[in-house]
Amino acid sequence: MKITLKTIADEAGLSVTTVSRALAGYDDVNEATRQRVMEIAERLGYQPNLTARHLRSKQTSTIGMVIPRTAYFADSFFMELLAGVGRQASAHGYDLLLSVQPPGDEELAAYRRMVAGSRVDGIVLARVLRHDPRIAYLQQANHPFVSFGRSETSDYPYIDVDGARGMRRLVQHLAENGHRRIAIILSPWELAFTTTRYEGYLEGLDAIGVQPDEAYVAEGDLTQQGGRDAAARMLALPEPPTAIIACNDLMAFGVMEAVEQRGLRVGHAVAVAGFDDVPAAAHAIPPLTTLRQPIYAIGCQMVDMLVRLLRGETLEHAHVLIEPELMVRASSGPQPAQA
Amino acid sequence: MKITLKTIADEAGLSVTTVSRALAGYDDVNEATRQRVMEIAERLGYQPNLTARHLRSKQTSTIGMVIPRTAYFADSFFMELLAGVGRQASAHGYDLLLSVQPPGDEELAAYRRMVAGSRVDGIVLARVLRHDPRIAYLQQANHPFVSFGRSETSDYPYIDVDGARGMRRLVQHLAENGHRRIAIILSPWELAFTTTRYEGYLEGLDAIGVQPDEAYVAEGDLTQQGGRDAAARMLALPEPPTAIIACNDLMAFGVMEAVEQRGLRVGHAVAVAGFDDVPAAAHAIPPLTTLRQPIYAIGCQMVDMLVRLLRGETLEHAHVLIEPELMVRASSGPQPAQA
DNA sequence: ACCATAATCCAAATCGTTTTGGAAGTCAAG
DNA sequence: CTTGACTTCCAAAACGATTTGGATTATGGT
Repeated sequence: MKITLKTIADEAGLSVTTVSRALAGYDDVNEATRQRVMEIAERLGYQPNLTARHLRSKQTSTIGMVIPRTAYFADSFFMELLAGVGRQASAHGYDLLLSVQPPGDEELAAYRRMVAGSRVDGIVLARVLRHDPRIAYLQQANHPFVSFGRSETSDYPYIDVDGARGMRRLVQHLAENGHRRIAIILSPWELAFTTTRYEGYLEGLDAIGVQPDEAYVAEGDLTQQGGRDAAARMLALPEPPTAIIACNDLMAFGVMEAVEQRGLRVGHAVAVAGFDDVPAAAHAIPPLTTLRQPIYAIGCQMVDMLVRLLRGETLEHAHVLIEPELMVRASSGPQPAQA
Repeated sequence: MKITLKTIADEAGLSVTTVSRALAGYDDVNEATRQRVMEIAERLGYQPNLTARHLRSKQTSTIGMVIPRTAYFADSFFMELLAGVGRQASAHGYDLLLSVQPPGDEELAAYRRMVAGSRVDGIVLARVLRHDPRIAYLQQANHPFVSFGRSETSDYPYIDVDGARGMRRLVQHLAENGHRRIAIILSPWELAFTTTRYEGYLEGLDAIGVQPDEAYVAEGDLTQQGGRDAAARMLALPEPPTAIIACNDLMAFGVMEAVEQRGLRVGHAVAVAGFDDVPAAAHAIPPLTTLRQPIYAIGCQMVDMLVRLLRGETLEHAHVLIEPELMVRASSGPQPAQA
């Protein structure tokens, strides 16, 4: 049988109100009766019905997160983010409500269920699109959220990796290794970070005095296959690039395949670089030069920001930019002329 | 302003009851009025308050999972399990409630909050202990659950990897490569699977006609450091083992370190094998021979079982044993005499 | 005209908690 | 003896849905 406040109230000869207030620690209940109530609650193993509490108090101590059911990103991205979010949510006394959904309408519906269904106090989201319906919805519903990634169109709390700065740094590194014909394989344009990374690439070229060449710009689908195909096309050009940047590590692995299939050596004839620093990057052969995103730490920090919002505090820094760390490894090789 | 059933009822000139039943598809409401109700609900963007619904109906369409906040296991274990559980929960229309907790009392408290607090319909748990208080609690509370791992003491639905069979297979493989002095570094005894794996190891030795030697049995803490220390001690014996099995891959990596620190070559002088087949195992140098646990698939299957329980169906197979696949790689090398 | 049946609708109870707005009793000061 | 303050308790109203047990009206058969 369920132990409710009423059970305790009957046992103690008190009203439900008093029992509730005794357990909640209000000071309008006699210390002796509070002790008695607590003792009975303990003895009966009372556990409050959280659903009822949430309904009444309109707070759930729960943070929501919707994870796309897709192989679009390598799983590791969301898993690592989730680890950070979960870890920090726990530290603040929050649970996590997860909904794994196919992207599109069902994904948005999951957000609506969470928000309008009063299941969560706040939401963490990632993989921001340039025109993101989820963000539009959350803003219109005026529900607290923090996102990993930004879009230029509107203002909300976010953490993002400074993709432009990372790309400038990477182009500079490649130039220092003697490269001038530097290609890039972009992520799909609908993703918000594509723009900033592309801009960084262009600024990087400008800084080293190289004219951008649109033959050296391709759009990939973030898969290894996509990276390989795009790289294969570029390497077949009359003047192929000597360095290829991919917008994520998975595509970079594909680029490495394409380079080797052409009988060239990665890190010698052709430099290859990625973005993310997934665990496999350091173990690739040769190890992959890449821009590291501290995803776990970002997950933690997002929760910190969100919890502050939920407490009604104002964020001094609602827009956090993190510089990706350039991990120089063998794939970006030394001089291209050496090969 | 919140849109509730009452909002719609007022708008339509109906009672809350009728609106509720119209939306729920009962056949005691006129088709014309149902259309009208649905149209109004659509127009106002009605979203049912799930908290209220759960309170009344005592169903949450949510599966609970508590993840220990510890570095005890490599993160990848729970993350991969979570990916499988999330994926399959989604397929059945369930959400996931996650609570990340430090192991011990707080962990158990999280289970109690979920169960007695009526937040979840069922629970998935992993990392079963020999005398597991969580299982004792769930059984006593008579709450549906499925576990990854079994303990001999009591009966409940589980999926487990057949550790004994895997170990027998592994010992046989090492024997075929000429090894007789085969050591094992066990996981802590409180973990339920330690016993079965140890038994499998003993049976394996018996099958190849080797007397077990307790100098070749150590207990590790599942960390790389722990594996290294235990292996270092064994390798310092007058008659050191020529093959070392670790109860997880992380410890096996530590064993490999210890072997090399002694100036021996893994896969030549000393064979090393692990358990799990984490992603890093295939990329280790040399690649690690190990027993593969299909964790993602197990996560999916646990949810399938749980959902069947929640539907009130009886499980034809409440105890599922999965044979771990032996991944033979270079670390278990050829003949030890070759070295 | 009368009754049984079916088709629609709804008031009220329920889920288990928190919160509001007092009520009852005690005590000391005036 | 009255008054006000203080302490301790509680009935009832939320919260927003679902469900129970009719009530009302229309329909059709006799």
